[in-house]
Amino acid sequence: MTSPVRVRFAPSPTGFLHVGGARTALFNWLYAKHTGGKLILRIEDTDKARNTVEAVQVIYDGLKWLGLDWDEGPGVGGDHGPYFQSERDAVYQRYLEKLQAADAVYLDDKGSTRFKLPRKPIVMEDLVCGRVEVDRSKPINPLGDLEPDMTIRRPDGSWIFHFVNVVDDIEMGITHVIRGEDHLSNTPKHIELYQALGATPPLFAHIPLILNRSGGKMSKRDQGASVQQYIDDGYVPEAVANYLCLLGWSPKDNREKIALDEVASLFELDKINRRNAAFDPDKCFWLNGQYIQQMPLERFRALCQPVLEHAGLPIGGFPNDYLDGVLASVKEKIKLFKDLPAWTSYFFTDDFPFDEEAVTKTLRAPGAPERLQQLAAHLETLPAEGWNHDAIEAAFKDLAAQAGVKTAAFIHPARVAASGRSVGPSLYHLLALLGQEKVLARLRAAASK
RNA sequence: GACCCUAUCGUCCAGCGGUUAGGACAACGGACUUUCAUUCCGUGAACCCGGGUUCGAUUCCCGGUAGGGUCGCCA
Repeated sequence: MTSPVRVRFAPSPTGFLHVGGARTALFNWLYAKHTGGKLILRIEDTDKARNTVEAVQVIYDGLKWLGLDWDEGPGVGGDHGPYFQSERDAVYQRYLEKLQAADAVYLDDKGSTRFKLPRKPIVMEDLVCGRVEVDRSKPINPLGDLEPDMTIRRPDGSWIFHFVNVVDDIEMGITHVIRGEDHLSNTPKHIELYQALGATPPLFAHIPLILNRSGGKMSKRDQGASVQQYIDDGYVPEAVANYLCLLGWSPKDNREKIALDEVASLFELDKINRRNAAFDPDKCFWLNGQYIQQMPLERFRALCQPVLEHAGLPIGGFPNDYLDGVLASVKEKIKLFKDLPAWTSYFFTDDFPFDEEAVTKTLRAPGAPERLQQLAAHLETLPAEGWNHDAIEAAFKDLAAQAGVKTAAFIHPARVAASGRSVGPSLYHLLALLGQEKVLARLRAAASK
């Protein structure tokens, strides 16, 4: 009697997509993929004060960037809409009437609507946490007071999360609720609401929280907390998604890098860890580097192009071969795409910055200008059609041998002269790519800088 | 405070009623290298404590402790 799996991600538009939320979305997505079920995106915008179109866009952007698509919800529609809680008032009204008919709610002295919490033990079979029993008939303080009844509607008519969340999960036919463990303690109350509404509760899977490096709950301020930060820093989306999978889940064969498709095929809710995991920015960064190194050049180019264009570099004015040559030369070096313009601008413009320290330490070193002149004169003798890596390397070595110095004595000033930096791709590759004419001009310009 | 969840290197993830407790990140040392990065090799680093069960517990049970969560007219 298994009905098709329907899971949902139900964020509140706060203008911020938290990695914890992103991982919740990811786990829901993985489970939908694993079971061939559907993922529903529902926007929980009952708090009018902070509900803006920009705030909702942040959610779409973050999910899409991570490669997480949804089967029903904003932008794609579906049979269970609308998918914004702010547009579902009539639905909530109808369900409220059900509770009223059952005499399960009352108005308090402030005009709030409250749900009469049944004071009885509740047993939950959580797919991650196992059997959890909560006895709500026990007092919560030394005075012997029971927990107050749950407010479900404010005097101004707006709805409270617990109620609309349950109603929507019923209406949308949600079969599995996969959410953060911070909701585990709320779940008994939700179950009582389901029962009062005559609905069968879905299955629950409460996934562990993501902690910061100090062991506390990740907050907005913690490093790595915002998905937007990864986008801005130029992380590889599949690397971040991969890293998030590793927090609380494992392929159990010691692999770290694993494609999302394969995770989906292996993903089982009862294999999710129960313990909270601290977020490790270093490991996420390392994994990102692994992805860059191992990805095909086509993917690298696709990720690089918008960054270079955004930086105002005229990459469109260069042949594809040239662009690919440049990108290939830095592919093993770049760790974050935000660093890309600094690593490659000199390939696309003559108006590139010079690193001050490199200038003073290398370009202005005793003898450096003379060597640059010598080098220019020597490289000038290479025939234009012989301008390639091996010929350039041979030229450097010949010159160094003649001068009786180490090749490095020419290499370092040449690098700074040609690129403005002391770090970069293999120098001979760099010069070969740049072309003889530009190289000679830059060596000579730098000699008199 | 009450209730709930959790407990293996600093961190993440394995593991097991008998193991030299494994891998990864980070750290440290070395090799390679024209820079940077990569790569390679190596080193240090863990079963929270106390009871029980058992021939034997890191592993199972109970208690403690610690951490996290919930107890909102936030979601």
